[in-house]
Amino acid sequence: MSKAPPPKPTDSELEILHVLWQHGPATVRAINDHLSQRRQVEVGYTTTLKILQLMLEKALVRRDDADRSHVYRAAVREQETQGLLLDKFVDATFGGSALKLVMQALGSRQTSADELAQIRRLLNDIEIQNSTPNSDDDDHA
Amino acid sequence: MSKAPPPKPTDSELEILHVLWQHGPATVRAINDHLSQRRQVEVGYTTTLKILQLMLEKALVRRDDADRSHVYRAAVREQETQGLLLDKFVDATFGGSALKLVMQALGSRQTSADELAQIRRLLNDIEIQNSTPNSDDDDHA
DNA sequence: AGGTTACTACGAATTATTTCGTAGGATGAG
DNA sequence: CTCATCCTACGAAATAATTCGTAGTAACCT
Repeated sequence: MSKAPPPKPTDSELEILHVLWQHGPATVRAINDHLSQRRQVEVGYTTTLKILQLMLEKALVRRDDADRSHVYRAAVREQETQGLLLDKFVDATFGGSALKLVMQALGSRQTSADELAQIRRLLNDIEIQNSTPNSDDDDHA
Repeated sequence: MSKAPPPKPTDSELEILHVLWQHGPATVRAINDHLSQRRQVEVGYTTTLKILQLMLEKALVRRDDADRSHVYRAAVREQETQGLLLDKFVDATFGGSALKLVMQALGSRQTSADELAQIRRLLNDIEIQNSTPNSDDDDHA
């Protein structure tokens, strides 16, 4: 009972995670600079600091406070976090139907031939896995 | 400047919209019953009422108050609303890349052969449209 | 040393969302 | 008519997220 899975990040927290995922460990100053660039309005330094402190409590980030300027790094993986958020979103918005989500995403949006090709490749992979359900999660013959 | 587009619904509001989209216009009582069924914990009647009143102000629903029990109906379309939410979600979570979203949705999830087939059909349609870029924005005479 | 700058911690205001209690009025049964 | 029931409106508490100001302290520069 000691392991609590890291909770769903909020929008601001997710924005910070994106910075950390892209650029690796960084100080508050560096993170704040990145955020301010991406936005119309500058973010207050202490705002970023505060959110990072809350993220630390939630175990969304870790920090190295050996130096005076603490260095933060993501404690959750990008794909896992996105998967978690996606699950919630699919439930809330599409009643749990990932198919509807995909149809909507592809249907109401400009998708390039290259992207379509990537998706086709993925579909092929999935169908191969579906038709040969062996040797991947169970060991026996 | 009189038309404000309807704002992004919150989670609770979305839940109510789902009920209205599925069952059509309904009284507060009926909506509340549906919500209470779908949940572990019952929803207070006045909670549902309050949210509907806020949704009315936001123009997410309309109501017919001819009878004593007012009848509410969705004022936003399901697909449009889902598209709006999807856009925000893709931006916030996948940095704007719908491709990443689709890959994640299909990759980390059990998808049936039937669903895969539907997606393939959609891909075909999209490619046809991409290769014949005529007669789609100019239609009737 | 003295003064400026940089950084962390923390309290607090603000806003949004969700929840429910209570009041007041209409409806309907006896 | 009278009482119980159902409805709407509204106020307000509880929680969460975001924002920033201020205080204290360490580092740095003449």
